[in-house]
Amino acid sequence: MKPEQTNMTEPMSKARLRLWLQLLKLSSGIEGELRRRMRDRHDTTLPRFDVMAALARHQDGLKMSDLSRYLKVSNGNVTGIVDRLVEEGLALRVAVPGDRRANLARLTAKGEAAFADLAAQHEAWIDELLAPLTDTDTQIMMGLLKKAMTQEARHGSE
Amino acid sequence: MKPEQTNMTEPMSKARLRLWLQLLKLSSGIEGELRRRMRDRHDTTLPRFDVMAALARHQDGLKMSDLSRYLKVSNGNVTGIVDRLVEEGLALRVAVPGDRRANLARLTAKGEAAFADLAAQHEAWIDELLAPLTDTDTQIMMGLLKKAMTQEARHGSE
DNA sequence: CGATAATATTTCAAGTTTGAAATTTCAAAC
DNA sequence: GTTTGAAATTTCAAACTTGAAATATTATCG
Repeated sequence: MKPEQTNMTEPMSKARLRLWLQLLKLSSGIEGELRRRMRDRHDTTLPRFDVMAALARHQDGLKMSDLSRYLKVSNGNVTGIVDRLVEEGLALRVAVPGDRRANLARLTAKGEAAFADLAAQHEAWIDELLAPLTDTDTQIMMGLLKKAMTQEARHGSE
Repeated sequence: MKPEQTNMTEPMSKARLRLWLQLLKLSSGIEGELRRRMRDRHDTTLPRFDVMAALARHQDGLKMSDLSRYLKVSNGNVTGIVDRLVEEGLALRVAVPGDRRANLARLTAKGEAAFADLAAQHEAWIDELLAPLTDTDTQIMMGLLKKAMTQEARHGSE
């Protein structure tokens, strides 16, 4: 009378679905909270922060296409966000010597200073929002996320 | 010379930050894949699906404000999405007898049929995308997500 | 060299999202 | 009963996002 593997197939997909909904709930919850704090306390947005973080990690600049690939967003998207960062004096576009099609996006000094502030805050917020997780929890979850990603990756890169 | 608790504080916040980035990577990866499939294979979008799922679960209809609260998106947002569902004949607005301000959003018969298709596909896609996780993995991760959420919830509801 | 293909980026239309302001209607207190 | 405030929804501007089309430049090949 015990359920065999054939009977486990359907419930398993239900369990995965519930897991996905829970995963989405947490990540969009945290994202929403981050967005709110970025706006209310620093008058900026999460997408701007993401672009600045990418540029901060590549001090010599990133081509628009690299930025797009790195952040996994569309080309047209980064164009708009970099436009706004440039307007605010936080980033600038630099011509690439050998190639007149391309240009590098870079942070200005003002941009680097602004990012340093934001990054410290951001890390503290995440620490606060994930506070219920112990060191061990964090490690276990990291492992499971990476395991889950082995399937995901197959789609992103092929 | 062994590091004590005071020395663990900083590394812990770094570990949580890495966890957050990984979590975001998985959820936005899956979201992107779902969006792509919704568009390419069913000519629809994820937000439309989310609204339809909410309406399918409440056959007697949902007030716009309830829909907004349920999906955790802004009021103006659901207005636009329901508008488009109505244009496509998948949903309709019904007046509320006692209150001329409010109206219920409901799925049409066509909307219910379309959703039944989509929902089955959606569950199968999630099952595929999270396939690397075993039953045990799924249960452990669900527990950790709920644990993490205990902090999140405090912000969403107060 | 000249045509053709591949790259790098921007532009564009459509849709999504937010938060704030405007509208309409209901409830309640005076 | 009229005003005042609360509630439900829509409208609006701004930003974000995508995917496709347009532009400009570089590389390849015959």
